Amino acid sequence: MNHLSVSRTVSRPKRQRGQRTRQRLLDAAEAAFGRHGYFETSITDITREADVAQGTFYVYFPSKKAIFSELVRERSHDLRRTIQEAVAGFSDRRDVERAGFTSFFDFIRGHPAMYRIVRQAEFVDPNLFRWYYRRFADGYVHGLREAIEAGQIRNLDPEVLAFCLMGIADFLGMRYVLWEKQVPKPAVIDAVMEFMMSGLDGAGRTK
Amino acid sequence: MNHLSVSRTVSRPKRQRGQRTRQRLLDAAEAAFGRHGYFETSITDITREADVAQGTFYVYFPSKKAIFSELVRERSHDLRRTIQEAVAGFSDRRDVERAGFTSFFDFIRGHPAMYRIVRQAEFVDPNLFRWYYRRFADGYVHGLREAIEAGQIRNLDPEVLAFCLMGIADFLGMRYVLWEKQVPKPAVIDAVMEFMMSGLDGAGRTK
Amino acid sequence: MNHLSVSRTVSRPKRQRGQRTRQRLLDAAEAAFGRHGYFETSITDITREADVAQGTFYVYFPSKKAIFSELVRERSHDLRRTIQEAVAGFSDRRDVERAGFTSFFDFIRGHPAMYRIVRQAEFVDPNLFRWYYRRFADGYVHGLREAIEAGQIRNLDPEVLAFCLMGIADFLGMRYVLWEKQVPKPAVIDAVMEFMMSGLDGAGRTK
Amino acid sequence: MNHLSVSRTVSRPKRQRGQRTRQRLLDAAEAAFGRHGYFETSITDITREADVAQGTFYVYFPSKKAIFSELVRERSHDLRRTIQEAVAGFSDRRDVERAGFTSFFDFIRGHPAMYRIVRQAEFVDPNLFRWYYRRFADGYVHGLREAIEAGQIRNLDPEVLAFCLMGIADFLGMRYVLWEKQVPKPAVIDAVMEFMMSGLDGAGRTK
DNA sequence: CATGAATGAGATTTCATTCAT
DNA sequence: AATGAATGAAATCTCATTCAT
Repeated sequence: MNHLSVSRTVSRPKRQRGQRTRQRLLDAAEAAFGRHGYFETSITDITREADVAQGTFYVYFPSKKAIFSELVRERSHDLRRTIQEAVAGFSDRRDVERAGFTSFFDFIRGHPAMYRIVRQAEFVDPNLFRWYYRRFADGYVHGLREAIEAGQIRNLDPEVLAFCLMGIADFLGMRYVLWEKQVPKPAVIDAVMEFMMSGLDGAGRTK
Repeated sequence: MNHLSVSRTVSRPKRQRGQRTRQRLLDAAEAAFGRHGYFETSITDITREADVAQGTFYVYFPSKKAIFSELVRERSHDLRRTIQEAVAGFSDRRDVERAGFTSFFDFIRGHPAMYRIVRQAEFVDPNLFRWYYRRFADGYVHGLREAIEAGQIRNLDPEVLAFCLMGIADFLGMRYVLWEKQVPKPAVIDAVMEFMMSGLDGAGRTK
Repeated sequence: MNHLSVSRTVSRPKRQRGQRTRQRLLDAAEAAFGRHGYFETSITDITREADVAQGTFYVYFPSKKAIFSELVRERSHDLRRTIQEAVAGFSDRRDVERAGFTSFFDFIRGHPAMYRIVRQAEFVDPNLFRWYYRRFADGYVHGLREAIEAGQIRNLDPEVLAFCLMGIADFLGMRYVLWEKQVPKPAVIDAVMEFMMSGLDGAGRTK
Repeated sequence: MNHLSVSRTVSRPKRQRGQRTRQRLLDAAEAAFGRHGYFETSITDITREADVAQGTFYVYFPSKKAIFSELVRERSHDLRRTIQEAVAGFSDRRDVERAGFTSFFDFIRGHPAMYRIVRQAEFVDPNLFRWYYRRFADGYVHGLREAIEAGQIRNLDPEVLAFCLMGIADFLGMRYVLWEKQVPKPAVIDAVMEFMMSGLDGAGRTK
C-alpha cells in the first residue's frame, strides 16, 4: 500500500508555467471524471479539456491512477478544512452539527464531481477509498467523544455514531444536492437536525 | 449487419438448456462484478467463470451493460422481498426497524457483491441507479407515514427520514459488513437502534 | 473451378414442404442481398426474412456462398430467357435491339436486387462473375454475327460490339431504372436506339 | 469514451513523419482493396502492408470506410485530371473521344485496383458511388453539349449519350484491360471508334 | 425436416503509455 | 517543458457454421 507516497517518477514542477499546467490538468481531470466517471474518461479527454498535448500529461503524472489519487487527496483535504473552519466557532453540539452539515452541502454543491469521484475510488484504489472515510470518521469520532465526555450527548459508541452521521450526510447530499441540484431548504435541514439531535440526546419515549 | 437495431434483439431461451446457460451467466456476472467491479470485468471474465464460449454470451445478452442492468433489477427485487418478509410480522416501529436493519445486514453478508454492483450502477446507467434508491425510498416513506399517522413516531418529513435511515443502513453495512466481513455485533445494533429510535421518537433535551 | 457443379453436401428437397422452404430462402436471400449487399447480409438476416430457424438454412445450402451462386445462376437464366422470348418474333436488327433493351429494363425494374447481386458477384466468386457476362456476350456475339452475315449491320468485330452494347444497357439501366426507379421514357429509348443503330449501321459523315 | 462523437475527430498530421505514414496507409489500402475487395480486406491487412502497427491506422482514419472514401475521392480526381489533360489539345470530337478512351484504358491499366474499388463503392457508401459517376457524367454532358452546338455531332439527349459512352468505356475496360490485362489493341480501338462515331454522327441507313 | 443452442475464429476499435524531437 | 506520432495489448462484438434433439 503506497497510495500516500507522492508519485515516484515525476517531480513537482519548479517553474510557474509548470505549476499552471499541472493545475490545469487537475481541474480538467475533476471535470472529466465528474462527467463520465474514472473508467470512461480517457487521458485524451483530460488533455483535450486542459488544452495541452497528450504527451504533456506524463510530464506531470505517471499514470491515470496517479492523477485520480492526487485529486481525491486534494479535494478531501479541502473538504475537511472547509468543515473544520465552519464548525470552529461553535461549542454546542447542535450548532456544530448544523454548521458541519451545512458546509458539507455547500461544498458538494460547488464540487458536484466530488461524489462520483469518491464513489469510483472504491474501484480505482480500495485503500484510497477506505482511507478517505477513515480520515473523516476519525475526526468525527474525536469530536463525538469530547461531546460525550462533556455530557453534551449521551454515551453511545462514537464509531457507530460517526458512521450513522456520515451516512445521513451522504444520502441527504445525494438526494437533495446532487439530484435536485440545490442545497437543501431550511425545512429539510431543520428536520434532519430534529431527527439527529434527538438521536444524540437520547430520552424520548424510548424505553 | 446492424441496420437500425434489428439484430440487437435477444430472445428469451426456449429450451431448458438455454435457461440454465442464461442463469449461469448471470451468476458468473455477479461474482465477477463483485470481485473487480463492472469496468474492470471483461465479458471474457464472465464467460470463463460461466464456462461457456465467448460467443455464447451474446446469445443471451446484447452487451455487458444489459447483463448488469438485469442483475441489479433481479437482486434489488430479492433484497426488497427479503426485507419485506422480515418486517412482516411486526407492528411496533422499533421492532420493524430492528428487523429491517438486521435482514439488510444479513442479505449483504450473503451478497457482498451487491454493494459494489449498486455503487457502480451510477456510472453504468444513472437512471437505473436512481430507480434503485427511489424504489427503496418509496417503500420506506410509505411505512414511515403510516407510523406517523399511528402516532408511533413523531411528525417529521418522511422523505427526509427515509434518506437518513437509508444512509445509516448503507454506511453501517459498509463499515461493519463489508469492511469487517461480518454482521454487526448486537452491541452495535443496539447502539444504532438507540440512536435511531430516539431520533424518531423525538423529545429529549432538544430545545 | 467448380462453380457450376451443384452443391455437394446438400441434396434437393424431395417433398413439397422442402421445396417451398428452399424457395422461401432463395427469395429472402435475393431481397436481403439486394438491400445490403452480400457481405453485409448475414445468414440470420436471410433466415429471419424467410421465417425459418437458423439451422434450417444449412439443410438446403451448404454455405452462404452457395445460395448466392444459386441465385445468380437462377436469375441469370430467367433474364436470358426473358430477353430471348422478347426478341423471338423479330428479324430486323433494330426491332431486335429495341425489344431486347426494353425487356432488359423491364426485368431489372422487377428485380432491382439483380444489379447489386451481379456486381457483388465479382468479389464473392470471380469465376461466377465472368461466367455471367460471358454467357450474355456469347449470345450477343452469335446474334450479331448472323446480322452481319445477313448484311443487316456492318462488319465490325462482334465481340467488341457485344461489350459496347452490354455496357450501354448496363449503364442506362443503372441511370434510369435503378436511380430513378422507373423504366426509361420512350424518348430515352428512342435516343439510345438512334445512337446505337447508327453505330451499327455505319455510314454518316464518318470519314 | 465516445459521448456524442467527440473522439472520432482525426486531425491532419502536423509533422512530416505523419504525412508519410498517412500516405503509406492510403497506398496500402489501394493495393489491399484491389486485391481482395473492400469487405474481405481487414484493417490488419492494410497496416501490415503499410508496415505500421494496428493502432496507427486510427491515428489517421476513424474507420475502414473513411479511408475507402478518401481513396475513391483521390483516385477519382486523378483519373478525371488525366483524361482532361489527354483531351485538352483536341477540338474534333472523334479525336477527343479517341484520346479520352485511350487515356482511360491507360489509367486503369496502371490502377487495376480502381475498378474493383469503384464497384465496391456502391456497397460501402451509395452516395459516394453516385457522386463518382455523376461527376464524370457532368463533364461528359458538358463536352457533348458543346459538340452538339458546334454541329460536330447530332442532336441527341447528351445525358443519354454520356451514359452510353461511359457504359461502353466501362465494359471495354473490363473486357480488355481487366480480363486480358493489357490495353486494347489498335484494332479494337478502331472498331469502337467506328461504332461510336457513327452513332454520334447519325445518318446511315437508319430509317 | 426443422430447430435453437453453442462455438470460436476473427474483425474493429480504444487507449494508456512510450518515444523522438 | 511541451508536443505529436506510434505502439500493441486487450476489449467488444459478429457471424458462418456445427451439433444435438
